[in-house]
Amino acid sequence: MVTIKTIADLAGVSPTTVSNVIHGRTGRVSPDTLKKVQTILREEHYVSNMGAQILGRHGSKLIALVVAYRPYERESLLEDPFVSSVTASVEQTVRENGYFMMLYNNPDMKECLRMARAWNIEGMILLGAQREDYFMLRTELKMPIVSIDTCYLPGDKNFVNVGLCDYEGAFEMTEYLIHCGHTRIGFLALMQNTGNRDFIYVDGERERGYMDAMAHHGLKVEKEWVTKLEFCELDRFAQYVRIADNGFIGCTALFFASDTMAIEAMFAFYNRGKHVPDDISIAGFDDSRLARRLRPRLTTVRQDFALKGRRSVEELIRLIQDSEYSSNVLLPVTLVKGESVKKIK
Amino acid sequence: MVTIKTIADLAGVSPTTVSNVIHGRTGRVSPDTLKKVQTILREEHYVSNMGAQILGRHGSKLIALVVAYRPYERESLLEDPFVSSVTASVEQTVRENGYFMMLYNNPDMKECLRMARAWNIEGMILLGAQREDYFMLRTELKMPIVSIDTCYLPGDKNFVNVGLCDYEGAFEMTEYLIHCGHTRIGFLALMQNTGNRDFIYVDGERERGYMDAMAHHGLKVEKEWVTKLEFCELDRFAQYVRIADNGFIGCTALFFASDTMAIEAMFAFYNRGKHVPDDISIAGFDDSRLARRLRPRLTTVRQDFALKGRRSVEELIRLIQDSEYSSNVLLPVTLVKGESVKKIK
DNA sequence: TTGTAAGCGTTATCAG
DNA sequence: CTGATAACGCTTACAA
Repeated sequence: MVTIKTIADLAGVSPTTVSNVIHGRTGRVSPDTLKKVQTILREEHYVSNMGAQILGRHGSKLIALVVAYRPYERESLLEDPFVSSVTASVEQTVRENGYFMMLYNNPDMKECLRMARAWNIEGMILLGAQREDYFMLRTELKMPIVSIDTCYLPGDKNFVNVGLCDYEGAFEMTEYLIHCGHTRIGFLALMQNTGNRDFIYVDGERERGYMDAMAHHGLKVEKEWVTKLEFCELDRFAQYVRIADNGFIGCTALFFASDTMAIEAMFAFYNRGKHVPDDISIAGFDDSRLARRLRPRLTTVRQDFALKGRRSVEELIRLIQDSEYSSNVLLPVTLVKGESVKKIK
Repeated sequence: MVTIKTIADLAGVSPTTVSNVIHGRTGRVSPDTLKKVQTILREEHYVSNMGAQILGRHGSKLIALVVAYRPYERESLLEDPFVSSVTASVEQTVRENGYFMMLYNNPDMKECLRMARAWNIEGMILLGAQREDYFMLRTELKMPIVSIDTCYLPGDKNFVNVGLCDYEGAFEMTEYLIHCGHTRIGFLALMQNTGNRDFIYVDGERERGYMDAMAHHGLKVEKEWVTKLEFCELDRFAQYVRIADNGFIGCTALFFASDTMAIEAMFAFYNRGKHVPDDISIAGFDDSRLARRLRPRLTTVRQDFALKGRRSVEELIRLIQDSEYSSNVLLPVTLVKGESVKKIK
């Protein structure tokens, strides 16, 4: 193994000098020694030992991406298109900034604590956690943490989160559907599998946007229009079939809080002989890769997955540099008008 | 920070004793001290410092998943359904075995070398690399490495790879299409973007299976039936349109080396007013999540993504324990008969 | 400008 | 059964 000592011996200088060269402290090294050492470093393919780095309190250069969503069914959440896109852009941005990324997919916060402490990580990106988890981790670890898509309460202070204009996006979409002539519009989102809140994570915000837009246009929302979708995929398909067979719960348009569910429903409806948009108009949220490809083109609210990942790393690095930094970034969304929504009248 | 010394002081014993307790060397500790130290360890939430662990050459407990596919277009490969499924199951298995996972998505092998050396990783899972890369890394690093889906040559020795019965799967699928009455069958796969081999990675094997099955049934393969698909998605769509407009290059069935492309083509054909399976029969390979959901159900060759990831970690752990271990695991595949293939005559 | 030495947390060796 | 000590590779305060 090539260590600083190896280099020092080869160059006939002390380890300190080598260290100074490595860290660009050119003021403390003569031009001659500098060149000589730099050459040898390159020749010997010197790589700093991260174990020693961690120990020598010079920062572990390690950032953990903690995916805290509870898995449902047998598939891991990392396979989810949203999660995998965010993972990809986090990994890339972390690497481009000279850090390394540890991927840790575990909803058990105690285990996350252990991991963070064991590795002396410099920061954490937290995906799919509740605000309580965030504050607990920050208190325990005293370490920069950026959450993605976590919902905070009005009084919350001292957190960094990267989220989305979920409320605005849903509001805009609902208004668009109304402008297309729809007045009987359903809202469908996944139900929580833990059970302490109505809708999952950001879906609550999206529901608010929908409700407010309806109210704003003087439209009454029937109770059965706001539908909680089952967690299990098979159950959900049964639900779609029931909805299709029961006249779409009296609606002419259905607004799904996520493209995944919107597309599932399109397939299920198709199998019951119902066509989009002739029999029912469908809108989604996210503008996932699949939605972009599918025909009829899904009407949806576009968010930039990759930007979310990239931005969260940038926020984290800022927090690493300034531990007082606090911010709730809400990334913009765009309405995408596809053929899955029919104008009526 | 809670260190071994903290615990030692609290328990009134030496660091060595604490270390012995931690490592279950019960023979060297009196029952009393054992209990006392164990209690304090728990109370203080002691976590071993991995930096020191690495330095003390006691194993870093770190496994790197290196994703070496070259990115195409602007999307990262980590977003690919196959890659993200494998990532998910690798992460899970690594964690379940008491290791940690570093995710490193970089086709630059020099950089991978640096990473592996810097972190003293105990092993590497290599996804999307060529055999030359594999052998180079093993020679340079002298470290356990398991490749996934890398194709080796007959004479190759001393490697561990987890692959698939690609040849057999393609052979079986082609035979099935023939049994359905098709004699004019096309084979379509992505072309390499580096350009030193005909088809990408495992697709070469799948092509061989197709060719051999055709020959075995005395069917001649026209040159234009074996089609290289463009790397860029947009170009590919233009290609599909051309194929649809030109009578499907004279075929009644098209066998795509991957579901992704099969499904893309289905959409493209649909947009040109051609329907599956009435106008053209389509078969894929992988049985991706999406294929399972889509209607008409895609006829395809099922492989188990999660198993591939899990198995590769298991193989890696075996290789860590026995550095002489060598193996080329070929996981089985199953034919899935959907409605995307029509029986003719 | 360069070098020496202590310290980071852990483990292995060896002595008591 | 228990403990002192050296070693792992690197950084940094301080000495030369």
